[in-house]
Amino acid sequence: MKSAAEQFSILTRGCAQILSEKELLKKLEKGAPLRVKLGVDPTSPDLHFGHSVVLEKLRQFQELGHQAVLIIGDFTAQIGDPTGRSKTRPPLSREDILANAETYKEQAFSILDREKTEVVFNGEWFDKMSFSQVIQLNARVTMQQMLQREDFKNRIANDQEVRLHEIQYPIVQGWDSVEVRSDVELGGTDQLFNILVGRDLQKSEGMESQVVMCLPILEGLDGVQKMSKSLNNYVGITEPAGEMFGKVMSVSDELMHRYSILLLGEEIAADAHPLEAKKNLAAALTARYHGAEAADAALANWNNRGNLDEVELPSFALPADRQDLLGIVQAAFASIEEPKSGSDVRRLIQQGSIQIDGEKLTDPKAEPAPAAGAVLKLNKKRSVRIA
RNA sequence: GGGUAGAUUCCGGAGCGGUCAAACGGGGCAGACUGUAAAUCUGCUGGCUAUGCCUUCGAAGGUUCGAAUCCUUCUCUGCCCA
Repeated sequence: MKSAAEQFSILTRGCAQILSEKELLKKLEKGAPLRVKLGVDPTSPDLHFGHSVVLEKLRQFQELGHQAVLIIGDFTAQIGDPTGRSKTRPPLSREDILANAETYKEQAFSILDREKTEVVFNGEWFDKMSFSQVIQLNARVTMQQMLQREDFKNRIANDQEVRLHEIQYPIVQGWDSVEVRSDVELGGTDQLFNILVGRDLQKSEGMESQVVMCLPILEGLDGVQKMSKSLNNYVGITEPAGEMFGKVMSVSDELMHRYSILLLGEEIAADAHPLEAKKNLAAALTARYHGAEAADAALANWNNRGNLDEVELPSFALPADRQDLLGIVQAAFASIEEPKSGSDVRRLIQQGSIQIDGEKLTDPKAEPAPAAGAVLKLNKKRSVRIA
């Protein structure tokens, strides 16, 4: 095992906030493996780059010999983390949560070492809690503490509802820390409040308080809001290599620097050509989840974009029942699993998005009859090859 | 419990009996320009077997030739008072 000082320098790298560094160093100096908690709520089935920032940090702990404790918040997902929300979350069904939990776990292991990860569901303890225990737990926290939170304050100021169960969320998450006896809890900076509650609860249970390590929040593809599935500005870690590469290429130059630091831990050289730097970034990230070979192929594909004959495209068989452009394009969208309404497709056609072998087609009623091998461009990102 | 305001298309938010698939802003999409980036400009943004038709303005009824707009009941939410 590396020395405490060495570990400290590796582990603190990239963190936005640590409470406190002194405590962390002290815990490391004990020499025993630390229990490092990361809680995730399975509210949507896919992990994305935003999650990966904190998962990578957890993996660093693993590599240094510490115990990763991944808490799947099957119980907390039913409450819904109010963090950053301006609205109450819609409740999820039990089945959805469990299904999401499974895929979450599998996806997390594309980053974490499966053998060295302790996975627990927080329903294990919360499902059994009696109401009187719940009341007692609530007695440890004051209303004023909970109302400190910016998101609650804002909602109250804007005359929007805040429901009581939402106020429970930080308490519930904090109790997880008591249950798993965590030494360190990881999370995004937006989790600071919730994680601090864990510290308080541990203290009141006579335990040593966990150290809080907050990682920066990754911006989504828009470069403004945090990456999230509901904002549809995310790159999923299971996305095909080509998609992943393309999405990274579409980010702004400014954001590319953030991504490089947060996801790769590397600065982009100031004198690097932005386009080349972005390609390198996209390739590195693609390689992380798909391997170097797939990343090279994605890069080659990208570079070949002007030369459509060289590019691998999904194959698309012309529909038997429609000869008109509208019908063909609609079927093509369906074939790549992005079904669109007829009106949507009509709009795309009329606005000049659709091309066959580079020729723009704007009449929905045209009957183009493209030859096999012809390229049908659907929009900026998607094209298919006629079978 | 009392009083009061409100629920509109993805979001915010106009509309207050016909000219409303519903102003405006945001978001999204497309085109131009580019480095398939950002910024900027332009257009589009309920659905359909599409110069017309169908469904939508919290829910269900009702008035009317005609309702997002009026009436009744219901559901939900904010605010004030207790």
